[in-house]
Amino acid sequence: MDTQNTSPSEKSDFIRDIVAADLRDNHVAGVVTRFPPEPNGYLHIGHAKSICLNFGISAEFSGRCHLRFDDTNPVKEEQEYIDAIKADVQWLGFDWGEHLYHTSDYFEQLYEWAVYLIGEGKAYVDDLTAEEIREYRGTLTEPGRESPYRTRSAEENLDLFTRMRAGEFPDGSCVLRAKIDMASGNINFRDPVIYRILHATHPRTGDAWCVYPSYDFAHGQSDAIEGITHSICTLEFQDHRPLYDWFIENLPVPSAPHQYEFARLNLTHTVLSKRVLLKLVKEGFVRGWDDPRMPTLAGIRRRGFPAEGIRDFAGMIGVARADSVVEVEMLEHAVRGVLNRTALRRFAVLDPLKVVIENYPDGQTEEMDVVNNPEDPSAGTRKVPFSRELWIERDDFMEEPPKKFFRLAPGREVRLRSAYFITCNEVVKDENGDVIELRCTYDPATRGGAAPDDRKPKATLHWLSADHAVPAEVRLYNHLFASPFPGSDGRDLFDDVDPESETVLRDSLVEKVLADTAIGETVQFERLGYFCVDPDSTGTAPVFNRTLSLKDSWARKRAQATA
RNA sequence: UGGGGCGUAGCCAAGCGGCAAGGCAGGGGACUUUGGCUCCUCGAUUCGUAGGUUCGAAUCCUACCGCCCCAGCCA
Repeated sequence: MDTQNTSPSEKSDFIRDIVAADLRDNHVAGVVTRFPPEPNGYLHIGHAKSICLNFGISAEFSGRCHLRFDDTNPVKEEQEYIDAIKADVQWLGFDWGEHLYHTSDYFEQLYEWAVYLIGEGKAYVDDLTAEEIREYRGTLTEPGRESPYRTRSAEENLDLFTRMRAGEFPDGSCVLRAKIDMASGNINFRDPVIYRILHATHPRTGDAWCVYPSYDFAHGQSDAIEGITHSICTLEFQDHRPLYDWFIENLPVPSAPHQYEFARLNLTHTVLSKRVLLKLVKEGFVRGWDDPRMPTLAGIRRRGFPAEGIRDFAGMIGVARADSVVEVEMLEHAVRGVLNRTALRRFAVLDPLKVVIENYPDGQTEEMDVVNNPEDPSAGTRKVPFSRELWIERDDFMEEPPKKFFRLAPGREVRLRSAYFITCNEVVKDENGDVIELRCTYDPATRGGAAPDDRKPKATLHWLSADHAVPAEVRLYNHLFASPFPGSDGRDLFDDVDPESETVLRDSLVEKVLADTAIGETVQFERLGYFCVDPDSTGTAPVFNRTLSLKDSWARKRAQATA
């Protein structure tokens, strides 16, 4: 067949197949999707999957994607969330253009459609209490019973509904219900509540309304108003699809959108539940919604994950209908892939150990040329000062090295990256027997890191000149939950929060250029990992968050040996 | 015991009656001035189970098993 427009990067999944078929068969003139967040919390990586799906499809099929705030419940929704959600979608790299909407934009139309339903004898005002409605609804295995108010006349219902809107009744005194089928196996059909009284101030409409439509009565109709062709949502709404269709069929809506469901994202070592995330924030388990350990887009961003990595991840995991839990390693792989290509390399010593080069002239300083990114020659080089007294990583020295330890040890020669080979001659200890300094010699012939005789040290270390290094705070992050499945096996979810998920290092040292690096930029500390400049940084005291460590086969070997 | 879904490698996921893609994780190796990157290489005689249809089944049929969702005036 024609392979010209079939690039290997082209995504395919059951939803894209449906869209392509609908376009091909002229079921739709163009594709219109929407991302419909409720502004009652921050967006997380699970939402990113949906955003990439909806905006991705519209882009791939030359359609459009709307951003619509599903703001039908003023008691939970806040402007703060609306603003944060917009910022997050933009950061992820998507643009809704002119198509920013709110369900609240349609309150008047929705109200009119409710009145229409009443006129058709398909909706009624029910005076049953919430408790009674639940009892009348029946159970999963037993049919429900009809409310005694179900047979009110259209006139009476209209009068009552009008007065509900006018504010004559207190919260909870009555609701408007669609009249469908109290015996349906699908509980959503047992006369669903479509309007409830809520004397609450809405972030956008203020106090203009005291009756608000339910999700079921608002979502499909809003889709119809906007001309959405493919309304994509998660699996738990499958049972609602018949109801979604029922409203589309029974109301004079301007278009007939269709709903399709896919499996929401689950990730190991974290939790993607707005309720739980809210509690983590409110109860101080984390620094806030943007804590680098949070799976929120705000947290991920502060952590230093690039938006491109999130998008790559979304493409990698696919879209299907089977419940699944993706291993967080897949996300990390996508993020490392982007960072490896783009992050500038820098030197930083997290846990410093002093090295004195005994045969290096006291007071002398050399500017060594160091490559900024071996994956990207255009990133160029920089000068890093070298002198007699240096800092190296404490982990890079062992007085009694085991077999597979390649780094510095007494009598051993290693390379200091882009500088010289050095050999350790003497280990200086304090009164406790702790190593506090290494006395070494360097080989002047190895300047730049290469030996004329072509000898190859087994290890290359990063380093910093003692006189030139600048102090920094470094915050090491691990998964928020040590368990891959937080709260599983009956444990309390919050007991699974790993107290060591954040470790703050206050004695770290970094290259001088890092003090001037912009907040939010992610760099690679050579041999250690990727680190992002935290907003807590000040001009004199930079703060770095560890985005991700580098893959570390030495650490793995060491762990295997221990195990 | 109602209704709606889902079961392909440790994880994600293609596959749509013609002889099991790809990615992640893991093992082995090459390369290496990051124990990084990159590159090779290893994995399902088998697709929840059992029958059946067929020359041929992960794909069709039947039954069974397992898991998820639904009883908000949340979305």
